[in-house]
Amino acid sequence: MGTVPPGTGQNRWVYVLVRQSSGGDVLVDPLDDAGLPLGTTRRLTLTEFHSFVISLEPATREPAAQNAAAPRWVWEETAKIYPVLLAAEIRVDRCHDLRLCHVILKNSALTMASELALAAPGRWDVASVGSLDQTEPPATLFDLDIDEDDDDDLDLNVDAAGPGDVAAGDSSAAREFRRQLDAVASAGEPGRLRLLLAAESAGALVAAEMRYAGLPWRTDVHDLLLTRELGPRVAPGVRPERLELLAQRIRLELDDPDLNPDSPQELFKALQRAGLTVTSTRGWELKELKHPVIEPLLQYKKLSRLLSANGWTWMESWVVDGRFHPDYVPGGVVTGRWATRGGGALQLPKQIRGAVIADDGWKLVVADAAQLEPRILAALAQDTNMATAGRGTDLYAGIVSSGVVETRDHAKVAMLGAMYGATTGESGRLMPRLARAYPRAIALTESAARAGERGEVVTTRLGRSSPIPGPGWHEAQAQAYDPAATASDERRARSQARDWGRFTRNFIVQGSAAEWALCWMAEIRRELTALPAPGSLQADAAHGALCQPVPGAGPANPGDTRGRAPFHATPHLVFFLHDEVIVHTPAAQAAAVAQIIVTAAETAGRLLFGDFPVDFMLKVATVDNYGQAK
DNA sequence: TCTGCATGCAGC
DNA sequence: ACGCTGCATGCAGA
Repeated sequence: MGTVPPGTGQNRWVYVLVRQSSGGDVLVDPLDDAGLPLGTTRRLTLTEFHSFVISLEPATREPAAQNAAAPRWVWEETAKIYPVLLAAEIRVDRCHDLRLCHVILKNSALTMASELALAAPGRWDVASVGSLDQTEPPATLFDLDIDEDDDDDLDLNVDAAGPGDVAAGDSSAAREFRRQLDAVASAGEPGRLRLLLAAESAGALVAAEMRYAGLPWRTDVHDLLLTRELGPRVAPGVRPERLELLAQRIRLELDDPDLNPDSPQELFKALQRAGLTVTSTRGWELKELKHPVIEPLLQYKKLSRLLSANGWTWMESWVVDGRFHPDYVPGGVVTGRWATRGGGALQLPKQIRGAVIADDGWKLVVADAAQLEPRILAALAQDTNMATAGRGTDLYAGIVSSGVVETRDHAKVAMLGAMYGATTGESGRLMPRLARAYPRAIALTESAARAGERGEVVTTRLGRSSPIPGPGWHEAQAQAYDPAATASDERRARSQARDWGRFTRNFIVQGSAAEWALCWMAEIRRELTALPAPGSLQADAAHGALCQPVPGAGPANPGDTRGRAPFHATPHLVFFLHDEVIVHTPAAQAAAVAQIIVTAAETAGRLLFGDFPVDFMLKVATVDNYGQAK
């Protein structure tokens, strides 16, 4: 359609707004750096839209346009649109996710005076429909016509104009985008929020790509692991052999032939009858007891958990064609961490990680940030002593060698206590020594806790703010000041205030760590994209080896990725877990990938904390299966 | 039978 | 009286 690549015309295409219209077409508006439309709104069919994306993305566009700047794609929700593009093997470098960014700006203390924050709740504040079910793609690109809202008269004109180019348009999405740009510009340090919004949006791209690619999962190995632990596979609802044997031993030891160990109530009563004084049937409580039933019971619990959480049923429902496709939810946790839906990707037990196996000729590069949160805290507080303790070494070991505490375990318990707000036990006892050695870091956690106790908002490094406690919280506080308040009113208010203080105390650390992780991943993703494809001339020259494409794993000629999502055949992210990533890569590129991951961690540290001298150390392992890492 | 809540445990 | 989660299961009430 004769598209002019960005940067080559009179006006610079900084952004391209992408909207859905009724009928499955796509409305596309080039925008300038202020978010204003640069020309006419184009109505494209899905096919035309694909060509349009290809023409603009550096990785896929014609050689003549290789050096032009790439635009940032602005759209309502990555989770809705990007899976559809990926299914058509289209990827984009950068985007601006209006919905995710709206949430950040609406709540951020840095933009609280902006028009966006002050506006009454509108359609950008209602919960999204969430991401699409990848197994059942929609019939059309867009299921919902988001632009037939109250304030979208102009779009109706666009629709009325028919096919082809239409009159220059505006839209609620364009106006929302400008509100967001204005809100950022009005902030004290707009650079932080700009980075946060870019990182959050990049994360949304990564999430969709990881779900699309999936984590390599060998069901045959998984089955082997399960069989080894539980006995041969059985039908759902049937107790596997090893579990049945353990259940019989438990019944014998408790002298209760009908006991169902899956019922906490029955089990609790049976334990009482056997003279065991327990308050619950929790594993950690049972562990303290001495009785012949304890060993088989704990074993039963462990195996029973494995069966129900990650047994054959899980395998059948979540592993498709050798890939586990969890549904990541960027921004799904208040602190900015990701959540997941389905498959329990956040809780993948160590027991079954051996089933995560690289394809033939490929490797998994597994990297996790060592002691991420304390390092984040050190940098947030500009605590050079704590940063020094972690320089070039395990931070907890560094605390020990600084003479603050005696053992690594003490250092760890004390640090976690500082970040979570522990006041009792070993952690509470160690706290004064930590506070003496690292006054700045501890003062920061304390002030965040005090702010929360007063009902105030705290803010992460890049500008994500904590929510305001709910009405019930404020009522409880007010009630405690009432002259008629009872002792129990006061106790309740104080307890809730402390709860909220522990939340805000943790929020700044967990939330800033999440921001670091987003920047880390965005950098990894960017650099992975820039790697030469295996089999290409550059790759052959660089590695001196011909890398054969994996059958069925991607395009027949991996060097030609034009128009295709390149991560079919090249290194790509396949897993993320708060402070850990896995990249699936052709073996020949594993070393380069590992280097990219390490460099990205340094870059992320600089993006958040500038020149403050804190190390973000990684544990990196290049392995065939995930179980070998750590 | 369905639904919501509590329990218990997996992860960081 | 230690932060943030997701999920399977049992159990009680509708």
